[in-house]
Amino acid sequence: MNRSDAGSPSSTTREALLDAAESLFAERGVESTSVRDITKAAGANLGAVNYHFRSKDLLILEVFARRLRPLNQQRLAGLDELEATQIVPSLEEILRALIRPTVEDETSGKRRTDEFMRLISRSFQESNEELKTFMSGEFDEIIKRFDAAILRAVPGLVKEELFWRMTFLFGALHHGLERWTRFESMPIPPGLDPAHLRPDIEGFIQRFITFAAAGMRAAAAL
Amino acid sequence: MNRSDAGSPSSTTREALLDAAESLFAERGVESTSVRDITKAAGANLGAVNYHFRSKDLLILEVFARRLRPLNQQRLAGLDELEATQIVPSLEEILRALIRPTVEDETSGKRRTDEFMRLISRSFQESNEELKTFMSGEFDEIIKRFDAAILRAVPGLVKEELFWRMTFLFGALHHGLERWTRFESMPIPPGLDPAHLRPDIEGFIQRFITFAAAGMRAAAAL
DNA sequence: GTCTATAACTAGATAGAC
DNA sequence: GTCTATCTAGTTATAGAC
Repeated sequence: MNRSDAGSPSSTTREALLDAAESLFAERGVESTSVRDITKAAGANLGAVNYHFRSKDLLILEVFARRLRPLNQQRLAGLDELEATQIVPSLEEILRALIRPTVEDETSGKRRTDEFMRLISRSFQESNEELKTFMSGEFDEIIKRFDAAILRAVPGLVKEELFWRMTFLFGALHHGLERWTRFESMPIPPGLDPAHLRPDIEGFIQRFITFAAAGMRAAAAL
Repeated sequence: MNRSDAGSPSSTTREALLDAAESLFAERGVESTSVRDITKAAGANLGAVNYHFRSKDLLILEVFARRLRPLNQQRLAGLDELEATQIVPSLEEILRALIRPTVEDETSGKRRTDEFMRLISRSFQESNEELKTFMSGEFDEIIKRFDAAILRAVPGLVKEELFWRMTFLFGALHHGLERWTRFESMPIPPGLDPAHLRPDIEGFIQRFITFAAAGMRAAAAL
């Protein structure tokens, strides 16, 4: 930590670009965000993105990787801890380990920003092919570990059924977070009191886990 | 049906543009699709979109409106029929009325294309603001009617809880359909047999209803 | 109603001065 | 490492011939 100027660990411009891009991607998506928008928001010059990341596509990958990797590490750490203290953790505890890091940074104890949550939700929806491939890779370990834990926690649930239920679960989570984080700007059905309708984030997680756990435990139809 | 050429009801070029745009939007989204892509796919000239729809934005609205309006009409018709024959339809029947039109055109009895289903899923994810506003408007009646029916079918469920569960439900449905329609091109977790993993569309609906109905019936946490 | 040419603008990427 | 000027190619939209 001595060298204060020369070759400082990752230039501040680089970080500024990532931050600006992240914010814009979360709000409008990667397609609707131009390199010009990013450099302007970061207070950098137009050439900066290509200098630091070689192309817009590589910047996109880096923006998502920077957030998704630690997030998934925290998910796995949470499951490790759970399995270290209990033989068979409950389904609700497992789901909480999966979801909580989306909402709170467990290394710092700090609440995630709405922007962060929107970025994560969006990472599932972006049509960028390279991004999808990267995401799937990052997700493999998560799915493997959590699937195994859930199968132990829910007797009678079979792998094929779980595959589709996990798909439903992530769709529900990300659409729910999208709605929760944008609550103010979205219309709500008539007859509901807006002030009373939106729980705090803990309430949201609780509601989600209740819904998802019940879905996971449902008796298979056929 | 006599006039065969002059001023025939909605020119074929117009329809060709809508069809081409729909197909491209379903595959890559509206942002990644240019007017050039659309006119080329439709076998029309570059000016055609602006002549028939005034702008790309209005074409986008028309593409989604053309499919969403009849879809929602079929949903309401299905619920009408259900409520005409039973005092309190079961939750599963209500959910089926909500979901089936996404998958089968009940006026013709024909299976929807994967493309159609992808377009519907995408309509929830597109960041286009005008499109979102239009969608919310189209959805109001659906939500009002189906919420009321579900509240009757699930004793003890309160409106605020239902609001979030409906959000989860649509997220799960659209993400599930996205995955189901793109099954071949997406990676699956190791240890699963691809051939055995993907149900036919009836199996998919059944799985979805099982999951969603259990979530709807879950006892509220607080 | 169809088509082409083109206007007016924006995109990502790069070369080269500092 | 930063900045600007510029290139090439793409974008939507429109004017006017047919």
